Amino acid sequence: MIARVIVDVPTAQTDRLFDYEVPHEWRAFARPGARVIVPFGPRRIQGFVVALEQTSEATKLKPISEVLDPLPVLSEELLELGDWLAKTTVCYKVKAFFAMLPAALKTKVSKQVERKAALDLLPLPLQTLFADHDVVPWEEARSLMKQDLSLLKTALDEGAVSLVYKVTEKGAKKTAKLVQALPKQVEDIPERAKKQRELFCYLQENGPLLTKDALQQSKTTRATLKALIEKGFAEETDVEVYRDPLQHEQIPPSAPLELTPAQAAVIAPIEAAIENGHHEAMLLHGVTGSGKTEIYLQAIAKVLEKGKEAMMLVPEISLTPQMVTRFKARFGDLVAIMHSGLSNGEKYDEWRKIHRKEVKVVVGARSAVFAPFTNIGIIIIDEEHETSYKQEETPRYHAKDVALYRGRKHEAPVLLGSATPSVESFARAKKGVYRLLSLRERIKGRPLPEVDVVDMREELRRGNRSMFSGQLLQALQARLERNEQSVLFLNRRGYSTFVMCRDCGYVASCSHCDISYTYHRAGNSLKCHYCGDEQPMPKTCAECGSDHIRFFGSGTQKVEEELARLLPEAKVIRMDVDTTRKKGAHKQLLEAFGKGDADILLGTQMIAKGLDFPRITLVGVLTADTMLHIPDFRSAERTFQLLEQVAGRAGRDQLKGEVIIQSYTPDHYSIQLVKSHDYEQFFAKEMQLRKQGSYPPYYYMALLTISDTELASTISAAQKVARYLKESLNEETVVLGPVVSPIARIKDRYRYQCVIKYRHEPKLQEILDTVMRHYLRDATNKKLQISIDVNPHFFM
DNA sequence: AGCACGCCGACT
DNA sequence: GTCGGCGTGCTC
Repeated sequence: MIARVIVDVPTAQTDRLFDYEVPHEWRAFARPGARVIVPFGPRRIQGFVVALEQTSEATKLKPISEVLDPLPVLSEELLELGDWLAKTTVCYKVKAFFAMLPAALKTKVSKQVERKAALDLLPLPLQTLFADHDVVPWEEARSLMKQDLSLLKTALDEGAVSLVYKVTEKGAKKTAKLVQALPKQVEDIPERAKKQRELFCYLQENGPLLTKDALQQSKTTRATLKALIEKGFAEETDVEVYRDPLQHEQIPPSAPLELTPAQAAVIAPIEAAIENGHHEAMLLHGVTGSGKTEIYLQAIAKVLEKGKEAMMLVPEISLTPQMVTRFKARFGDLVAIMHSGLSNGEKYDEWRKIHRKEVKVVVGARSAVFAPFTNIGIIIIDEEHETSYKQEETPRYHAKDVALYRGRKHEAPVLLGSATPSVESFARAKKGVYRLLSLRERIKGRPLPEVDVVDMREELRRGNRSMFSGQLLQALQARLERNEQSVLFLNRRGYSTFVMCRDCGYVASCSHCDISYTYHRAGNSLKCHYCGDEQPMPKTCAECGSDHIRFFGSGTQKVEEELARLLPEAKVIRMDVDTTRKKGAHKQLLEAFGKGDADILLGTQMIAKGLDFPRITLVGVLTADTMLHIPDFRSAERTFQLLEQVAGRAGRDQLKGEVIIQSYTPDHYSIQLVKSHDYEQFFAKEMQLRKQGSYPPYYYMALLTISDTELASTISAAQKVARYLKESLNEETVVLGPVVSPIARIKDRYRYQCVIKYRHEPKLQEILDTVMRHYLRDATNKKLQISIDVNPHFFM
């Protein structure tokens, strides 16, 4: 039997199958989708079996060393999906495979030296090396022996020592002690050992228990149990337990809510598709607060009724405790949760619950789209316009594409939901590629909040130099008086953005990346957000020596300070990357706000989504236009979406909501149309501009970024790539560039880019694949890197 | 990615 | 003469 293996060596040359013989002892387990350890050249590495064959073209075959999984970690469907991912996103297959699995399944193979001969037969330096251990890490052996490396070599040749490769599985399974009574008579325990007798009886009555529970419940200690075990009346075993991120929560179950007529109309075609088991892509366009989540919950209930599995994707940022609680309340233990807040071990546990078919529903961020279900009945993507569904590292996939692929394979409906659909999705819905489902009104006839746009230029002219307009300040004051809550939104992070000299205009920037430093008040330092470099805040300007060097721009911390000055009686909770870094902080802050511990919630992006508190009646957006000036054809779309989402946080219950948007470009359509909450009109306007600029959805795009340590070689490589692309692509396809990247240098690497705009290019993947392989082989300088992003969402 | 093989400069 | 610099090419 021969196994065809993809090895864990992510390079162009090794991105192909390698054949191995399957030794007898592994025949039962070496199945497609199983991870294996194989010899590869002089070392041993991890790989994935993708197929089994009877014959091989290769002349000499080595045997597989080990099969790591009794049950393959990748199903046939996921193996195929991996192929498709590698092809469509132009990445190496191993990379695609690992992207579909929890990080814990990536093994580390470490090289070690093992002593074989008797210690006193070794040369002296080796005797000291092996004095305490029979096995030492290779690095240690080498550094200790570096004067006498030849000694180590001869020892290896003579077989006095040998090399071993130790495989470490990162996914340590968590175990707990389980205790149970053995079949014996309580009378046989000495009468004076009262505590032991009690414990024994307790164990007899309650069967096997986790030791820690048994001790706690029977109010005994380890000492008693130990004595009992030593006398042979009880037995302790190790069992595997799952880490349960929510184990201390008591979530009361919830029943389905009654649907409004609008909701019922929308769910009908979804249920029909579930019932008939046919694939269809649907776009649910429902305004904020129109009850989309209840539709998801009921559709999933229907899927479970049919005995199938459901996948629910939500943006990372909105995977809030509120959201998780709603799913746990409805489906209890049938739900697995997957998001970046979990530790690797926790993620692995959740993954295994799915793999072993112990759960039927997964709620998770982007990567949950690879959940190893085998009988999918629906895939739902909430807030489908969110940028977090696009992975910004290889494989650069979009969860929506993967969901549609899997939906087709499983003959299951794919439901995309949003109050502000992406322009691309809405265009497809209009064309009839997706079925469009609409919820135009909030439940219980609640109105959408009223939106005011304040012209900040006007404020400035009137002499108001603060970041709060008169109107916003007044509105905040009114909320304080009425004991209602407000949310303030700022699209920035940190204390301020950049540091500039007021005399000469010098901006402090990172010497490895062409990017300005960000001032961090904690530590009074400058930090580069790209390479992490940190410098003390300079006292004088590096250019002219002036001491008029200051930070500019306003971050959440600065707003908080000004708020404290203007409204000293207001209690403020600040939420940004700094205050939510700690595990569980996000949740705590939101709970505190929900309880009414604060009047104002101040934050960045992360508060825009899913926040649902009845007493919020005011939403203020301090600077609406920061996003608008990013050089990206989607910046208007993102601005509209963000403002509409933020606005949606106000007046979700009985109290009426108000939204105040501050802007320096108040007349821009992406800001104006939030006033009327008119998505359709925004869409029409945006489509017109996309058509003019030959942007998606009229054209597809691909982005190639070429980077190298030398400027000249970067440019020449980029030019070669561009020339090749122009030659091989269709005539109507546009190849832009090479031009310098918006971030010209990161970590001492110069960056140039080419953009491809095309309508029909069936050979694109093939051509991009050639670029990847050819130019990386051709590169005289091995440091050259080419990154390819098909359907890019960011052009940095 | 490692790791070995192989061909030219500064040392015992 | 040799040790070792890292350029080149291979891994079933």
